[in-house]
Amino acid sequence: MDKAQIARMLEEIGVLLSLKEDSNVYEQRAYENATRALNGLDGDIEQLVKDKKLKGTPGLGPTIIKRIEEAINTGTISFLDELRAQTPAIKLQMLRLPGIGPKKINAIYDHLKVTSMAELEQACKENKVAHLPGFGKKTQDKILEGIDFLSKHTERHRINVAEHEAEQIRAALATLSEVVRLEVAGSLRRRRETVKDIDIVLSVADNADDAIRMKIMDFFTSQPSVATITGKGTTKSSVVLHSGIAVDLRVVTDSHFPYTLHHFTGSREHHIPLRRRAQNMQMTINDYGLFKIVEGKEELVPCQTEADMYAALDMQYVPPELREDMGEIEAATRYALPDLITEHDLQGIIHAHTTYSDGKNTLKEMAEACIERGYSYIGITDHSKAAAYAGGLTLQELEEQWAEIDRLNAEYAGRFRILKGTECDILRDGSLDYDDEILARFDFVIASIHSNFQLSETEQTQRMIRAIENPYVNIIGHPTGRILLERAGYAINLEAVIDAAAEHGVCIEINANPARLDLDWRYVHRARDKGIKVPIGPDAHTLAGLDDMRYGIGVARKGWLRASDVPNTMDAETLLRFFQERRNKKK
DNA sequence: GCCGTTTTCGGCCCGACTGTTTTCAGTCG
Repeated sequence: MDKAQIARMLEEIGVLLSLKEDSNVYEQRAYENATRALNGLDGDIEQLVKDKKLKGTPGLGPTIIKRIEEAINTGTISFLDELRAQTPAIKLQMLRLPGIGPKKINAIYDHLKVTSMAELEQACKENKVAHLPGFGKKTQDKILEGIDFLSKHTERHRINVAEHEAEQIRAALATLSEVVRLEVAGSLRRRRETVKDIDIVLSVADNADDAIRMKIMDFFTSQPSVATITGKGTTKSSVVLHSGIAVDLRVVTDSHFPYTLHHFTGSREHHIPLRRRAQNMQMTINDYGLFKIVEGKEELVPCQTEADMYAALDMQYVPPELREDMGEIEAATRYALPDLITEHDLQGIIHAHTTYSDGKNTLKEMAEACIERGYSYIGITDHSKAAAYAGGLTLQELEEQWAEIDRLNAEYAGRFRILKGTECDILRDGSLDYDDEILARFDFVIASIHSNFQLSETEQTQRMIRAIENPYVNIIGHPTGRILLERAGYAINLEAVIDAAAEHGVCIEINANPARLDLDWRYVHRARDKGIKVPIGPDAHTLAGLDDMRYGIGVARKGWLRASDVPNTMDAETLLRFFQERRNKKK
């Protein structure tokens, strides 16, 4: 029983509580908070429980600690089992319908006793739902639309897909002369790995009238990417794009812009403690302002930017990526937030493929594309021989690649450098796909798992740790193997992997491919705290793949990384020395 | 269910929007 499993149980309790007839939203929220508190804890949960270390953790009170102990001792939480037994599956399914929440779900269930979405759809078509107390025709239609929508669309979208759509719309809106400020907000601005919808906040001059607002809304809802308009007013309009992503546009006067941008950037979890802090300082925050309460009256605290808002709350500016209630508020009040890495800090690329294995572009094309993008080196890492599916390189092919690299490096004469790397398969038993004599000839080695995903967590973790112990390994590639929205990662104890990497001076990469974004940002923070260096690699198989670095930067920032935590902010010489140091230590 | 620079009880972020009502509950972000 590990932390993640218990956290999932607590989360499920929260969801099931919301569906109880006499539910208490604060009890439900307590379980949500506890879920995050638990996920943020460092160390082995069984040990923490044994040592009675949970007491005092914010968000974990006596009741929930008892439930955690029960989960560890018995493998189950009886309270959760009871809730599961009490909750019909259809209620959980209905929770996914937009505009329908626990109260309406219970009303539908109690009166109509539907047991499936098909039965609910039938009941709507027979006009039964519209006649329930508190319901009407519109709600019934909304349920039908929701059932239709869910059958067509997945719930979330990868960041690159959402960002592309958002950028098209943002660029179009930016052409309007009435627009003063314009920004994409929401989880996209926070650089979450997947997003549910796109939020855009736009400001007009403070004296702009409704006609100007409506002109903007008309322009927005008539964009070619818009499939359906789901709401349209002078302050807010909502659409669904052909790609299935929902987009909300909010139009405010420019003096409201920072407050509205902040509000719609979220996260909700960040706002709750932030507003509590405001309250303690006799202030209140809403979508339209930050107010000081003086003799019972609200006085606007004038802010030009979000930074002004945080300053008014006597705290450091919190960059959007950190707004997840993962310790940033407490750190900001101590003015102790890290100076986060930016794309500008990167000097080179580590982890890219060429036509020698499964890449689509040649060595030279990849190098030239890096030069164009302002990088001073690229670490080429084609697959190793076991990766037959990906055209892994034999020793003979390695010799050819190395010769070509030497030739090109001579041509570049120090202006640019290609590093000889490999993405070497970690074999089933944790040994590497090349012998040490070959590994020693690379400038650096990334070790990755590409096979035997089905091993048990213990076996997979041991396999990974054995690879980490190999003195030639510099970096662990995509440590969980997850493919976002498609495939969960293989079972592995990431904490144990992080501890082993810290002990042996091995880096763990942030794979910047938007389908991976692995190491997950929630663990990046933890790895950093253990002193692990975290390179950002695009895992590029094409020239365009090199542009994925931006997503890796987002994950790095979400993981609180500074430039000094990321090896590819070093110049080539320093980086090579850094990689070499590990081998020297081990010999 | 958690929590405490007035509190161990009585709060818990805040407001807009929608649809159903005739003053408000539910949902959402």
